[in-house]
Amino acid sequence: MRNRIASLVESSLQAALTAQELTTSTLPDVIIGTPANSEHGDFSCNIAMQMAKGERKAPRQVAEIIIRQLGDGQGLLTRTEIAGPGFINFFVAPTAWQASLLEIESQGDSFGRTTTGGGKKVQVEFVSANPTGPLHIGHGRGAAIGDTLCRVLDAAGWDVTREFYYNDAGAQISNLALSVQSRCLGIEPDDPRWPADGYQGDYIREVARSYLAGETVEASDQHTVADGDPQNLDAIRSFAVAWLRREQDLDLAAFDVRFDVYTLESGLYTEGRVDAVVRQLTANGHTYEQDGALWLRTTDFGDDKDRVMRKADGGYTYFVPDVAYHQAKWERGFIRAINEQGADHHSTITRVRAGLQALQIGIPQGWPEYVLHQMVTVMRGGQEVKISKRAGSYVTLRDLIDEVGRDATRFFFIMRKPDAQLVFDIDLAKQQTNENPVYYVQYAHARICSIFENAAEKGFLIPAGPTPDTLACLTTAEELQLIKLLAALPDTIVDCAAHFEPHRLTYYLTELASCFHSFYNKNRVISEDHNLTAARLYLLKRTAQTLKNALSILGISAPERM
RNA sequence: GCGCUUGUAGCUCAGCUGGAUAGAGCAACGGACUACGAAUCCGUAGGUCGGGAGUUCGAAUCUCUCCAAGCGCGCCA
Repeated sequence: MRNRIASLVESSLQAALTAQELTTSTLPDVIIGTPANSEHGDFSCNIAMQMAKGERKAPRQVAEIIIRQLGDGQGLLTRTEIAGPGFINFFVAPTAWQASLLEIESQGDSFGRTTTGGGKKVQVEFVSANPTGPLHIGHGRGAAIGDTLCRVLDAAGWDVTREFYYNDAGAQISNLALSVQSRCLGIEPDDPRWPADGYQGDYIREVARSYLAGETVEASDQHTVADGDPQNLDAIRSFAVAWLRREQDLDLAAFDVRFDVYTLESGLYTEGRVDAVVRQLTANGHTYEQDGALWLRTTDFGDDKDRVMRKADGGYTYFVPDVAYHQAKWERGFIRAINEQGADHHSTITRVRAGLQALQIGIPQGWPEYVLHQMVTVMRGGQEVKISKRAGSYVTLRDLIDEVGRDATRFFFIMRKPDAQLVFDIDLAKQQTNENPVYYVQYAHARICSIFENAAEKGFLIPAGPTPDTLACLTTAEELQLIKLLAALPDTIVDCAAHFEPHRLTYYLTELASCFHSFYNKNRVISEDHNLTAARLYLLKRTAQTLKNALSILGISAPERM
């Protein structure tokens, strides 16, 4: 509906230009807003105020010209008005709103989807946890935001590739291997032979036991058999990585999060991509040697200091394979790439982008894009639960899902914008009460389904493609408000995708559920008036469908009973 | 010290690329079920949008500055 209003204004502007009532050569973008106050109509437009200066006319005068050219928009509008300093307010005809229900019906499960993205390729990298331990709550937030973002982008018409990057080649992996080896040899963390900064979690003991037992591990795209020899560090390393990848895969599966592509850092070395990056950067003259190390002049690209690429010991720092990885992404044809990460990795952004710029292969400055989420604190019984991986005190994603359920966990992780810190109150998430927004929304869906059962018992059918005569029964303020909200789902999804802010969808759902509950409490659905009953059943069918479609984009179920 | 993020009602948070009288949930108070699910609804009360300055027709939103919190600032990832 918003788009239809926008194109009405655009053609009106064109007509006014042709008639030489307006003279500007550069038209501003037409922005259609929704007034906070319903007395100001269904939609509003501020373009007259924006154009006033260029036209050397009063805003209201410009608005008058636009409105005159607009007419009633082929019957879409009952009224337009000029208000305040120069707003144009649009009042959409009830018949147009009622008819929008038919579109929702015909689109079915795909209602909410649009072709805004034009089928263009976008790659979203998220989670990308090191395979050195199980996924914790912070990864959970990243998984929920990243996965929902993918679903939202997909619904907005993008061709989405979901990707997980494994840092399986650095110092932390060596550390992991040494920790497992120590456990294999029966060395305890308080033993002087225990590796410095070794991983102390209980799961390390499990990996060691499994390795010594010669077990086989199936991870997403490889299977690894334990060698069983505690002296074979290489074998331990690859086994431990495979073992933890399998754990992470299971955690993600329990969360209903899936990936299309897994990229391993080690592969970038074996394919020679890392060396190639170093050669290219050196050939481009952006590097220098100092203190036995090779540096990249990232300060030429906005960094606050230069960064080491090759350490004095000959190894590369992590950001070199990162640059190689992103070069590969670029070469795979992703004009857009989005990285969802914890904000604690913020400093890598400038570095990676600088490295990509220094390659001089035509990558835009702002590529890739980033979504950073802030920290999560976990509350239980009014107390903060501390997370420490090395000490092994730990709230894993798996524990959380097992305890509060997948639906509530996903909802809680995405109901705040990524920029804001999140307090995850386990007690609240577990509560099946009105304080819990997940149940509020799901209850609306279940309640509607219950009405349908009741209607069926009384012999009422939900009509398909009802006549305008039937739809014309839907005239109360609550009914029209509900219809308007239903029609807003596609716009909401487009906005979520444009701003990388899936939390907007949770607010939309809460508002939609609230609107339904208000309607329900004021109006009887099943009544003596058969035509009205049919119309209202039809409205609720579209409401249930919209709730379900939106919930499904969040990866949350729409139960028929609860 | 520098960088990024955040600061809105007692609490937790929205506020749609600058728009009209700043919203919701919880908590508080008062109401609504012998008819479709009360896990619901209706009403009341509650705010110097962290402080200050600036930009313009118009600022919670943009700029600057100060204050406070979180996270970074490694030849770790």
